[in-house]
Amino acid sequence: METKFTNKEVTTLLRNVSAAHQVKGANPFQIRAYDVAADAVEHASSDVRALWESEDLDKIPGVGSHIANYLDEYFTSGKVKHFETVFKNIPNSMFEFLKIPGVGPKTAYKLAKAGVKNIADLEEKIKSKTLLKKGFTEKPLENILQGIEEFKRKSDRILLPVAGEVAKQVLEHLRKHKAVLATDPLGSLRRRVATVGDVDLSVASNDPKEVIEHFKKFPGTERIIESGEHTATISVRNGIHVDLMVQPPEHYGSLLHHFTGSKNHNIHMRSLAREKGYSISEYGIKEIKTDKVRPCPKEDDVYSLLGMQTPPPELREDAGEIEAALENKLPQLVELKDIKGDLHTHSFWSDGQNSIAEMAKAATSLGREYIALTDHSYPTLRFYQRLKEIEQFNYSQDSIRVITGLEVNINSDYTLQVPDEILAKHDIIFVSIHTSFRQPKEEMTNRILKALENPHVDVFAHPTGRLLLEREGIEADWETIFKRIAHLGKFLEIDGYPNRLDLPDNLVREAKRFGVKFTIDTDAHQIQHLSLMEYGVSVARRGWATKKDIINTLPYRELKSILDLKN
DNA sequence: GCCGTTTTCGGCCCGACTGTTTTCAGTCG
Repeated sequence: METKFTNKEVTTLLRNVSAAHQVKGANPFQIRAYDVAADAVEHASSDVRALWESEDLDKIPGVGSHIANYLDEYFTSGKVKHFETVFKNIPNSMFEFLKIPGVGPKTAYKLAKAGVKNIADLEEKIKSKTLLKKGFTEKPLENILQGIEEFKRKSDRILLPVAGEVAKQVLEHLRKHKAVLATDPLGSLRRRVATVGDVDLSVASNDPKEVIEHFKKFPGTERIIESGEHTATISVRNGIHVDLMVQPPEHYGSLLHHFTGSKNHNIHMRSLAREKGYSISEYGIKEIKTDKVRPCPKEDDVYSLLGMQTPPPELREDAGEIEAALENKLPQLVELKDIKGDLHTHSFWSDGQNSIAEMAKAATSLGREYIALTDHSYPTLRFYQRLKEIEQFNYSQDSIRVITGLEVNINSDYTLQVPDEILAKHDIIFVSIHTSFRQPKEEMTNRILKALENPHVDVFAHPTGRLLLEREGIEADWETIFKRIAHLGKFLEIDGYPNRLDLPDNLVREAKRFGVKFTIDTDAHQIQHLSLMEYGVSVARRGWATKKDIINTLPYRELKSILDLKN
């Protein structure tokens, strides 16, 4: 079988090894080592196969000499002898069952051993009660059936604004109850991850029982997944899970910290606490010697007890933020209020829905000092007439400056969509990939490099071309591209449109290391989209970007000089 | 199996909920 050796495949391989070890009752720490390695590969910002080629596998934290050797064998021959030994006597179907929420290795193994072939077969065998005779009991089987429904229905993750909307509705419901003293969205939503799995919410209250009961009565509840003294999970539309945790106000800071995560951030924090003689949980910080618990009403209390700064939630991925916080060296991240203008927008001159004047006025009301209209450079566009309209609009008012721009396709044959003399008439040129997304890596890289060499080009827009939940991004040699962009003094875009969020946060951080500067834009196609700027800012923050890394935080006068604008 | 101001051994984050069980295993985050 042809295999592509993607990060996803390696992740699955490592998770399967972990699961097999669990079934065979291996050392729990060995099991965790494989899980940690799988997590690391899954979240790696570079292609694992490329790291292998440059002999950098052991630079992935959590991948040590053993796993690196196994992966070397895997990339060389397509299989790993040791893993095959581990998988011995384990039916293959077990690994399919792991995809069902609520089914872990032990249950999956038991099902496979009972002769269940696949998920469809499992569904049939539960419904026909065949499995009841094979050592399974009724309630767990019912839960597995629910899990199968969820597996079939649920797209893995949802876009950040969709999660935000669900959270908003549930928070409004929660706030109606007088026992709710405070309530916040946490988890990946608070960390502003591009896509969110479950919606996590917290409540401070002295009456958790009442709050949990009230939560379960949220009008959109489709199913109650679980319900305990301090926590509950409901399922709402589209199978989206909403998790609630309740703590009294004196522990609320600990709860915020615990439930914001990420998992790896928490694990690192707890190891750190342990070294200093403390144990962290959602109830506070316990001094191990004395068993004395120090409550943390505010989140800052958790961090200050360990002698560190509070990292902004966007940074809590255990990617160096804890070390930085300990040294008091956290970056001052860019904020929405720093943004002075929007440089990537569309009007109905191309595929937008509003006029240039409407877009400009809407931008003015959001407090923008300038806006670039960067319509697609369709060859049929009446470029000069459009330029004239912009010029006239600028003369007609002085509340906002409209910058003339174009978004120009980089063709698959490395040429640009329109000739240089048209580009020259515009103040800002964005280039982007809109066709042939699957060119081989080297061709794609050269295609981009060639476009960047054009002296009229200023910004490389939504660089990876990914569409979240729909389409993977292009494959390119990002390090080479980042170096070139920095050298040319050009810019990368962070596109804030919710299903793009492109450049992705991990690549923002990498590009920044090479000295690249960015624009954060909305890519608005109608006036309502102009307020999507906050999502682009979130991506920049997750990429450790500060105000000075972002050129559209500059007032128009300064932007004009670095972009060499005409007026 | 990983890792190192406890560095090549000896540790490794912490707790909730479910089901079924009088003390725990499995799963999840």
